[in-house]
Amino acid sequence: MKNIEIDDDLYLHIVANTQSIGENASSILRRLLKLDQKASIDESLVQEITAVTSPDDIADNVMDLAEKSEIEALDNSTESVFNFINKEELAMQRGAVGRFLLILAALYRAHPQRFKVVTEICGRDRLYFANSEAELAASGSSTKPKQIPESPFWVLTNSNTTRKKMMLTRAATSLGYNDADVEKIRELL
Amino acid sequence: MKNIEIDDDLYLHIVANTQSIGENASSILRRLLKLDQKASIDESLVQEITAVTSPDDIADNVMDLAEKSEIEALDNSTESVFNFINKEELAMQRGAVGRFLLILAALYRAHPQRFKVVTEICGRDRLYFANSEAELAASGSSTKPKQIPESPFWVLTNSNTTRKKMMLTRAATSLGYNDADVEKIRELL
DNA sequence: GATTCGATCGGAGGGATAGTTA
DNA sequence: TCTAACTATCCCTCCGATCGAA
Repeated sequence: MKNIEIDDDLYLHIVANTQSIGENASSILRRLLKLDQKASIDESLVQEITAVTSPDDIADNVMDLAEKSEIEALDNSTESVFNFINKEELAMQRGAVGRFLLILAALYRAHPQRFKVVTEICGRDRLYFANSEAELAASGSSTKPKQIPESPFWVLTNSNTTRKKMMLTRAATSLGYNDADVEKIRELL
Repeated sequence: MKNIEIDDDLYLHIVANTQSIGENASSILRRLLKLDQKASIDESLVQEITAVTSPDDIADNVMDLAEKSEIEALDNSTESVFNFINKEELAMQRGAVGRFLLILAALYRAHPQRFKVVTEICGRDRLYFANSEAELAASGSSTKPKQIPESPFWVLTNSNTTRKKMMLTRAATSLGYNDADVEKIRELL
């Protein structure tokens, strides 16, 4: 084990990509860096708990668990997008933009609390997701911002279908979907 | 700044990607994770989002859905076209053309055998309804014929909304609806 | 002159692709 | 310089109000 020092925003980015309670930094980083996972999630959890020695550590751990449980209770994290997708409605959309918004709305409804991580997804200079029309409009020209239905988030809409699929892929991945599910989501568009 | 603990092999992976003497972990990670080198998260903004998405909002949404189902159930208890109108689907159409076609489709489904009477409805020289695209196209220029969904009939589409309402009025009247119901149908557009 | 009807054309939306930047 | 990634212009399609024609 090594200790490294990183900026706060990087730290938050890593935390935002946690996929299971108690997942450690190495596991998250391996996934983000697309490296092979060394051990299964369960094992890493066991190791982490086993490693706890001092009373302080125990306290920290309890705090962490309490915090995460709370987050999980607020977030509908047992739900998956697929419960919120209405295929009829999707099929009825005239263009890719309509389907795009519907899929994002479903993702939001399935993960209202964690959805904010998508805010980190962006292009070279344009923002892809934001909390207001103005933010997106300001990040480029003719970005065509649209509100994600029934949510406080906005998305950029001026892109080709390939890029819209990419945005979906990135959003679903950030929200913890595995490759198979991400593929299913991407196919909806 | 935060300290995180990572596995030795991950540490080596990061070190191996150093691109300049003295480059720190954050810089290397940003590059590997394809993040902007200057990226930062506005934490106050994040808190604001979290506050907006309360469980109450979710409850409200559930209520709305329940209400809509009930309304739909009441509508379906009436006889005729109104049995075949899906308000959700109607509301979802982008323009008047979509609603126009949906209403006509409902009329057709309610009266498949008598529907052919609408064929007599026409303008000075353009046909308004016909059994083929060609007939409509031949009766004028840029008539923009569209097939009435799930039916063998076609309708002219190049007209203003006022005229589309008129066509509906005439069609419903021909099919025997009384003034009150005709008015309801016309209001759907 | 008043009214109805037709279809042109301006406007909005969508998204492929040419052009730009890192 | 060369390439890969990203941007946003611009073309296309759809819509329907408006205004000229009958």
